[in-house]
Amino acid sequence: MGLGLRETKKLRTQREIWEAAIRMFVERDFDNVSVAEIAAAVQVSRKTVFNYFATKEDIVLTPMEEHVADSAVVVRERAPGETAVAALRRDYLDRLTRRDASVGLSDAPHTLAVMRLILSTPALQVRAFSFHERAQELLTRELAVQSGRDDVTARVAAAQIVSTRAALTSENLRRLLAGEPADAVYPDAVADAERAFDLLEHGLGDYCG
Amino acid sequence: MGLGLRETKKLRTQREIWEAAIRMFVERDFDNVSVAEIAAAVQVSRKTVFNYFATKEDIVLTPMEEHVADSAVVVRERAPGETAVAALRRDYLDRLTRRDASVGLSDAPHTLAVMRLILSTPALQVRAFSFHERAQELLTRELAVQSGRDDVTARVAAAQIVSTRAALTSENLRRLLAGEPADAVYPDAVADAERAFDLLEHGLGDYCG
DNA sequence: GATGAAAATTACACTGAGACAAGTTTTTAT
DNA sequence: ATAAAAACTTGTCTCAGTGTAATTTTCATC
Repeated sequence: MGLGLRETKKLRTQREIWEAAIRMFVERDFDNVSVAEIAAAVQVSRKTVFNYFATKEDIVLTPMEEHVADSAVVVRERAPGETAVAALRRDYLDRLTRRDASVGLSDAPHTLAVMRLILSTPALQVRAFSFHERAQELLTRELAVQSGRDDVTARVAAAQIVSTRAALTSENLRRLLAGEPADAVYPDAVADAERAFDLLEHGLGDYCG
Repeated sequence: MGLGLRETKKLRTQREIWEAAIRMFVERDFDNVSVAEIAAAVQVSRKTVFNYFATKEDIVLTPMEEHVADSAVVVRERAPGETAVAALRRDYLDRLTRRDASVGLSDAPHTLAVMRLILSTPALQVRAFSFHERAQELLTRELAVQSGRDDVTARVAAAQIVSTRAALTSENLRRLLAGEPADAVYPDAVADAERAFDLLEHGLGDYCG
């Protein structure tokens, strides 16, 4: 059953709003573009924009919603015998080789521009945090189920995992935005990731800070 | 050199704004109190409120600014021979015995009301995240200096530490807000903290999730 | 203790986000 | 063809936050 005309149009309108908004944000900065201007650019009323996106920030961040569950899924669908951390390490390294944007290693100009946009806009950064929170929540549930352990420990483990990933990704992004090409960052990113996941698996005990 | 009359008055005004605002927020919810009302309650112009606090959220959160550096200070001032993680564990357990609000274990009504206020207001929660970010940044610098290791590893370690603390604190708060007295939560909080810091020190390798 | 500079406060006007209500157009099902 | 449902529009309202110019308060100096 194909989508009706109504559904098709809705998707197209949402996409048009999104594309115009991103283009304008990248050109002129998030704070210098009003929702009214976006609406005008797409020949739509201001209210319609808010029908599709709950807030102005969501225009940028909604498309990333779909990746919130990624870590939890990797843990759930790992091969039998593989530990949760091993699965997450494998997945992270896999994304690095693929130069995936989710680990901050895509230097496609458009992706990079959006990343720069997010990092340079406090309102967007703050919103991006809540993704981590929700990712952590999903991972916590998954770990609690799988390990049979208490929830608090699962929560702590999930927090450590999510924050580790975030720290690695943010470092990769930092270098990409400083102008280094993804292929140049890759080797260090791999080494950093290996070290970080080692810390996760074996603890900070050896880290004689 | 005592503060001049000018400084004194500024501090008093700021405190008056803060007290009135918190009282009104606790009574009627953050979103149901406008800055105009706060200003009126303190017999001050709306603009003056914004002179003292950059945003409405900052009225609630600015007083917590002073604790951002706590973790970094604990690491810096630890006894020679003590590892960074050991110092942080000691400090955390110490705060638990003191029923400190910073680890979510104060059941003083006013403190609890403010905590509830923050947790029940998305705008405030999101803002509280940025404290973690800054705490992590300070801790990263401290660890990098102390360990002589690369910055990325320090950053990952700091991320794991800060997120662990946050997870523990948030669990304690959850139970307090559910009505349990601090003394009842304390034993579990200690056990949770010991386990969490064990994970930090020895890794998730044993955590067979 | 008057006076002028500096700092704090105010009044006022403005932009922009987001919510809400009531009416209008477009789509879909019959 | 038509009626109900969904999407869109128009207009209005509140409130956060900014900028500026005018006014008041504090402080230092004579």
